[in-house]
Amino acid sequence: MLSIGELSRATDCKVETIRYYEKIGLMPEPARSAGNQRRYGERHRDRLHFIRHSRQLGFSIEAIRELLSLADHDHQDCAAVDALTRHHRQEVEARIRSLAALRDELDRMLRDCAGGDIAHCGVIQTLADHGRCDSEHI
Amino acid sequence: MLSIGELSRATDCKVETIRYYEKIGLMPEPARSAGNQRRYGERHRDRLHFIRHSRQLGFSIEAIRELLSLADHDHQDCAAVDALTRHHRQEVEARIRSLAALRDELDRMLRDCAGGDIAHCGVIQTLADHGRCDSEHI
DNA sequence: TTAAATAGCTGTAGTCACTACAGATAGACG
DNA sequence: CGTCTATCTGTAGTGACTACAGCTATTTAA
Repeated sequence: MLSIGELSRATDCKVETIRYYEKIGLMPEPARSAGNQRRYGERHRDRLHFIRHSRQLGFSIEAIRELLSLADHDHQDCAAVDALTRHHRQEVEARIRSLAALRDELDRMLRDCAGGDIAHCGVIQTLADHGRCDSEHI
Repeated sequence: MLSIGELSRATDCKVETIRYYEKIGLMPEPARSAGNQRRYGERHRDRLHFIRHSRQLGFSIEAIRELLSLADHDHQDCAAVDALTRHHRQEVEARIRSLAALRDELDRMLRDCAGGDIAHCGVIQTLADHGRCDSEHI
């Protein structure tokens, strides 16, 4: 059996985060030692690995809750899992496109900045006047 | 003079957000009507435009606070503004790269999912076992 | 002129996914 | 046995808003 600190090291997940996952019902309540400390088994470790990996991939807590519940029912078709993943992928893709537009806009601003006084600084002027920039990032 | 609702429409910024910016000291306290309602002038509108545009470009409130203070001192060299913008641009670029790695990982998971039982679902298995995937997204 | 509808006021609490702390108890090691 | 580290619970803080409750101002139509 693992203490919460051992589980923390095994999964690279902070102790506080583990307790947080338990509080919101993402991790089940573990057994306790005689002195009321949490004791975890392999199933807890596997589940926490699953959660942390999903978080690293950007899934929201609610999405993970659903993935976990789907994963618990082996006999079901995995179409639902697939759909959830595909949806998440589309959101990531959209976020990338939006950030790329931002980066390009920042580059334009920096190109326009010839140095010298703030009064003529391209960055400040672009920030002050939205009309001057391509508005693709909205 | 503009009411808070008019300013809101003029800058596409919610009324609550305007009051929030005032509370955190990003927007100055405006004049008030006889009945204690906020009344804004052009300078307020320009400043709010600046703030909103900067937020759309992903600058944090603290970064904007600094940009505003730099912009207020016309005589200073704009190197500081440039540096702030460049730094932000690097962060955006890093975020893009990290998200692209996530997207690729999600694509790999989806390719591995041949349909059928959850028990053999590539998505669930990858989520359950971090070792199976390229770890570039960490 | 007055009633109704809309807009605005303050202050507090909620969001997400944690993170940090305070003050207490448990367990490990010499 | 003492000391040190780990763990316990509960609460509050983060960023950048957003939502709501219960009140007052202002505008518009009758």
